[in-house]
Amino acid sequence: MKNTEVASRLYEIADFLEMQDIEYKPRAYRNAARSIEALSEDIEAIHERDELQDIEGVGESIAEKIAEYLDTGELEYYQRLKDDLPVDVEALTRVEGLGPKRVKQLHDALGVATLDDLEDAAEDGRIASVEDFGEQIQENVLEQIETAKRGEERMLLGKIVPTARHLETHLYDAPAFDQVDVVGSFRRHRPTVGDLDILALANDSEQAMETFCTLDAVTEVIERGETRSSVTLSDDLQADLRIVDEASYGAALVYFTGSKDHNITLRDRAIDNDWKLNEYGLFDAEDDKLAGETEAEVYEELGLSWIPPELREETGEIDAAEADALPDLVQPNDIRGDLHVHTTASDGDNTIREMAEHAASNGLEYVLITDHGPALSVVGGPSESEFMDQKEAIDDANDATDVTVLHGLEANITEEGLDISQEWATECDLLVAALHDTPDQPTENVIHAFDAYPVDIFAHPLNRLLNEREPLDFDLDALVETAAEERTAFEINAQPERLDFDWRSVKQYRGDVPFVVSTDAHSTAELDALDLGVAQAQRGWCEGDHVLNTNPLDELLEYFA
DNA sequence: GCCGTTTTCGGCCCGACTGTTTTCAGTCG
Repeated sequence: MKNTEVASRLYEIADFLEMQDIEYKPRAYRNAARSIEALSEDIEAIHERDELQDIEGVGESIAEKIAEYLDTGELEYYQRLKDDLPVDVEALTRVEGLGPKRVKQLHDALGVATLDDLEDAAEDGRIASVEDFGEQIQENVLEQIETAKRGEERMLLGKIVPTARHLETHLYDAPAFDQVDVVGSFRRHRPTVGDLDILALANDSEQAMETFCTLDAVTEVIERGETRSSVTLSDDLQADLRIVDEASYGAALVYFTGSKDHNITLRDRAIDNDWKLNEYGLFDAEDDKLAGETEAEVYEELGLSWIPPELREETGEIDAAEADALPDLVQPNDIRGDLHVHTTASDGDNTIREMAEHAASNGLEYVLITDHGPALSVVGGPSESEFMDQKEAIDDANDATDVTVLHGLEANITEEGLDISQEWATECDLLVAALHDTPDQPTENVIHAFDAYPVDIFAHPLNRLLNEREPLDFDLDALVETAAEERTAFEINAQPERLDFDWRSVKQYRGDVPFVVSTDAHSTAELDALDLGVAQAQRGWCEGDHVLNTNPLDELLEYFA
């Protein structure tokens, strides 16, 4: 999947063009880059069908360039731009406050081409002497450069939930605030989040900004205005606070929740009526306000039903809202059991009993214990006889808790099938199987495992690790088809670094193969992350019927029987 | 460079904040 790679090339071209003061072209390249990033399909497949120009924002010229890049791995136009102005614009613009224009100025005045050059120039005090620059910008550069050098890693949604909730509560409890909402991609439950966008109603905005900028967690105030401030938090996360009026709160919620593409389509819809939509409200041609206080009223005036944040990715939700055909999304409370749970028998921190008790206290009806199979040597799963010995602990946990404890295994998919015997497989109430490495023939191996063993659940199917490991390059059509025939479900894994099956694939294949949402918990605390997995199912437009573990246990087992 | 129920030319989102400025350009979201 080269979508991200292609998009970054186009972004860089946009920056180079902007450095030359060329108008409008940069926007065109960025629009194209953005739609390519948002594609659920592999751009190479689109290119093979010769349909690049069907991508929003991609016309003849950009399509040719993408084709050249995919076919040859080179892009002459890009290379020429870079040769003319040999500057690492991608890295340099990561410095907050530096855009293409200022990068060009620094290059022309001081020959700055890399982050190291920039750092040297700032330390020598040369930046302050460049026209239009000054002490302040130089100081900012010095402060920002380490962050820029680390690169543009987005935070894992699951890792920042505690920070976000803490901030939200803390501000909400402060006297100056009447209402606080974390918005942006966090509210949409995107698997990764770039920063925290916070929206608030304040009875004293001066005091509210003071409270925000002096929070314990704040290490630096980037900017501070009357309605907007930006800070860096101790875990290197940036948080932005925007204060709006009550009359605009709904419009601001829409605006700052995004996604950008969703907002653009909403705005176009307003423009079609000769109206205007912005963060302050929906206005008619006479500038009279039609809506703004609540989200629902903004959507309603636009002829749409309210759209859950998880769906706001401009993947058809606006048409569906117009037709009153939005999915009735699966909800966290619908989930009756967790079907992927580790214990001290492999790499978990807690015993079967402890995991079961915690699952019960979370209100679950059943839990499937799935330690690793024996082939994952690093992790040290139970041997076949140790697995048999586990049965006693399973029985004890069943006696001691209100939750039904099932005995399963997370077997490892190998070139030969699974890392367990057929006899062992039949001893499992339910059998989970997963890949834990990057095989040469992933599709063949998985299909073989599905054929040869009674696999019930295919766990973290793409075996991706966010920010670390790309998803496997599967023939997903073939896998889904086999899984459906063999009555094998695909897992939506709730671990913060996985959130795999990816929501785009969930949307594409829902209805073709059933899903389960599981935590893959390795400790009692991780059992609480089920909601994150459910949010990914929601992003994939799943209704309750698409998710098997919304069923009572007897119906669940019936499916796999 | 892209796009079109204003379609083959003439538009292209826009408001807040900052810094270095006497009135604005660049950046960001």
